Amino acid sequence: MQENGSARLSRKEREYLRHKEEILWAAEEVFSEKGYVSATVDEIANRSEFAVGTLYRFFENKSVLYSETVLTRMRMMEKEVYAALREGDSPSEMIRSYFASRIELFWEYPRFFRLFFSGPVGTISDANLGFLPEILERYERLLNELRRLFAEGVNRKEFTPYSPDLLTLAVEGLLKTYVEKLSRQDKPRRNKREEANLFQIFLSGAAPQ
Amino acid sequence: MQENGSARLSRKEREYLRHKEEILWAAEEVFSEKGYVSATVDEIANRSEFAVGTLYRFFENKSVLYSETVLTRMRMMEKEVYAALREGDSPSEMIRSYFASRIELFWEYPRFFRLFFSGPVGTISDANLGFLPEILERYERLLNELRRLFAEGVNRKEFTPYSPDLLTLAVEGLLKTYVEKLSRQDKPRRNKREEANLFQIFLSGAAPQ
Amino acid sequence: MQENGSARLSRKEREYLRHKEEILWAAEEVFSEKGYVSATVDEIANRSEFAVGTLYRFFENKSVLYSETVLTRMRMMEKEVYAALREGDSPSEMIRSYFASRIELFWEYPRFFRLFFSGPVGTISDANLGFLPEILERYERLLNELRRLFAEGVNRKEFTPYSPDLLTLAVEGLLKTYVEKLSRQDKPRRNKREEANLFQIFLSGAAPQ
Amino acid sequence: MQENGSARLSRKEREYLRHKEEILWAAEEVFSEKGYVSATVDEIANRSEFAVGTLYRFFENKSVLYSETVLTRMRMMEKEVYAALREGDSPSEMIRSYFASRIELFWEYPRFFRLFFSGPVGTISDANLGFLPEILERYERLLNELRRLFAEGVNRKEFTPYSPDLLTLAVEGLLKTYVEKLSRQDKPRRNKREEANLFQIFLSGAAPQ
DNA sequence: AATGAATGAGCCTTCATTCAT
DNA sequence: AATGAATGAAGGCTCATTCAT
Repeated sequence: MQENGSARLSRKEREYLRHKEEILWAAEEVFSEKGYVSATVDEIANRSEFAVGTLYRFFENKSVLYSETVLTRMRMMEKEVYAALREGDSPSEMIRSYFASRIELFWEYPRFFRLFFSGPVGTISDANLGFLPEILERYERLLNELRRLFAEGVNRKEFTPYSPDLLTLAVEGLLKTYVEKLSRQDKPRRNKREEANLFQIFLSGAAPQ
Repeated sequence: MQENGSARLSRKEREYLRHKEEILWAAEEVFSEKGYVSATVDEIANRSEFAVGTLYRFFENKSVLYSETVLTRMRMMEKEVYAALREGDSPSEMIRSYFASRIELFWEYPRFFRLFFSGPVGTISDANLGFLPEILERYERLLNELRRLFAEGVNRKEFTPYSPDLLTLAVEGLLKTYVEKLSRQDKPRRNKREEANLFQIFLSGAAPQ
Repeated sequence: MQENGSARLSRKEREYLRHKEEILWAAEEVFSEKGYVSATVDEIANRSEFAVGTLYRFFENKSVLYSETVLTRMRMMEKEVYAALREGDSPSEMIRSYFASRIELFWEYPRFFRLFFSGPVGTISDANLGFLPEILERYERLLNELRRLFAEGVNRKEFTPYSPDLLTLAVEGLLKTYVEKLSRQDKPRRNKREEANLFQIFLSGAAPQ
Repeated sequence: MQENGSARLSRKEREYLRHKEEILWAAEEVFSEKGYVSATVDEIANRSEFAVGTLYRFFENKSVLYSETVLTRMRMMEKEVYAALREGDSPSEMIRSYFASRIELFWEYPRFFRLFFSGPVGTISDANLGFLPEILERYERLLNELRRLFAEGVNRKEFTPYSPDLLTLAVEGLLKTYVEKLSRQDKPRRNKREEANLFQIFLSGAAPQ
């Protein structure tokens, strides 16, 4: 029902996908706890209750496992985000909806965000750059969507005529920092008022009027 | 009296400090280029023109070297930041000044920010947690200063009555994201108009009026 | 009665032998291409269109598979060689015939020789020593035949009275080196004149008269 | 006095070379006993009484260690072989001298020949081909020298007009096989008469007259 | 009887840290 | 005090072999 049009898959194929998913789960767990470099394939294997060798039947190597872990979640989240981005009749409505969905996403996949903020994504490490491209591209694609939306919103006078780039950076900055704060907390609690206020700050700023 | 109120130090002591500083320079260079994990003690030794063993006379181990590298810069930067935080007659003036100084700092120490954003600071890695405390405390202290300032600003009606926490998160979110963007660029160019606009967004938001 | 005097075998048994043979074929192919160590059981399984597990129903383990591969061919080749060794009325005639048949054999089974020269046969590796005995014995048996022939040839003055051992070593050295050269070539071409000359060198040496 | 004009080397440099040599010794030992693939870097480390890590200060990786092991000996042996190749007034004299020196070499470096016959040299294994080129080139260079010599010898009527290639193959075949036989023996004994006879067979063949 | 997914020992290699000089 | 050679634990990955289906 998720990823795959699972309807017509053979038992073997379904089992394969289930195992793959189990490994991805374990990987998400370990990567998010240790960060990419400190996470060991052995621990992911233990955690997933498979042998090391088995992991390599599903993923070429550690870095592919990592990027698949990230990408799998990103794909799941993208659906929601892009859907949200279409909800609303005007750019500002859409941005509001996007904003809400981004926060929603954190509460759906809190572990992913720990992973995200602890991994080489969000890091400049040249060494591991090899497996980031698709991840970065996907994020870039989203940013472009936002830029386009802001550009249109500016046209429609829904936003102050700052550069779409800067407006995008601002929403993302607020969102990312908020989510990062939450994901650093041990047992974060949801606070809808806070969320609303944050968006309010984005729209109307911190100074009165 | 340390730090380098060098006045009263013996030649030996002065030399010791000079060497330590040289190592820290090299460390900053390497850490910022490679990230914490990919940076090797050997390369830092080469770059500093000392032997590996010598580094260990100055710093217990790699992670201490890393945190000292960060802390040294933080201490230098704190001076400027706290000074800026005192420039102005009102909380809002002080925040404006803080905001400007934080960006200024990037242009003074661009390498540090690459280091900062590529390292385990900004990372949740359990493994390295050991050396974060002082760094985090120092940052926390700064945040507290901001919170106090916002609290007062709210009292004085200079800021909308959001929680000081949220206001602090907002400035920091905008600042951090802006600086991170710059530090990811190969040859960032300063754009004062953009800086002003960013602060404007913080104050008055993205929507007109 | 085994080997495949298949006459009296049940369908099951015949099928068993056919499958075994198919695996041996694939094994010869892969071993000759990759050498013993680099060849993987998985690839042999794929090539033979059986599952890995099935291979293990026919052969205890990789090294047995290898030695069976070699032995099977050796048994096939021995027939021809021993036949050749009996063709002729005198030891020297028999040696000539043997020499020719050994070269003939290369053109019949070029792959085997690649296998032979790339494998652990022809290698001193302690680790693999386990499966060499029969192979070596069989070869030793052939050498003994040659020694006997040379001894007789010397008696009959058909050969110079060198030790049969040395004469055997000489023929084998020339043959082996010639065949090895060919089997290292990508697309070896047969050159009958060369073959004749090589035997001539064996008989009459490299110096005139 | 060997390899290096050791005269002017610093203590450090001398020690470096000594250690390198000790590792090469151990490597030769282990490689010759186990063959390239079965030999482990760990065992070479133990045998050389260094830690694994230390080996990597001297040699990039296992395959470089292997080829250096072979090449070091080859360089030592080449000197003698090429010297021998120049001793004598005629091609045939030179070949005789070469032949003798090649056998001499076995008694000087018996372990090397075990190594040589057990390694991937003399093997078709595609996988490890990477480090063979220089080794093969060096051998090829020697073969070319022999071919040239035979060509000239044929001109001078010292050899029967077979192709230089075939004549080269013949000497090498006899030599290689003889040396291989010896190196397979546990405690080979030198037999000068046998050596002389072998060369005699090369010159005058196995048949009387 | 056949399958092939799962296993895990074993290997090469890196790099923070130590210590004799 | 400085050096840098030596150390060895730890990690990623492969592949022969097993065993539930």
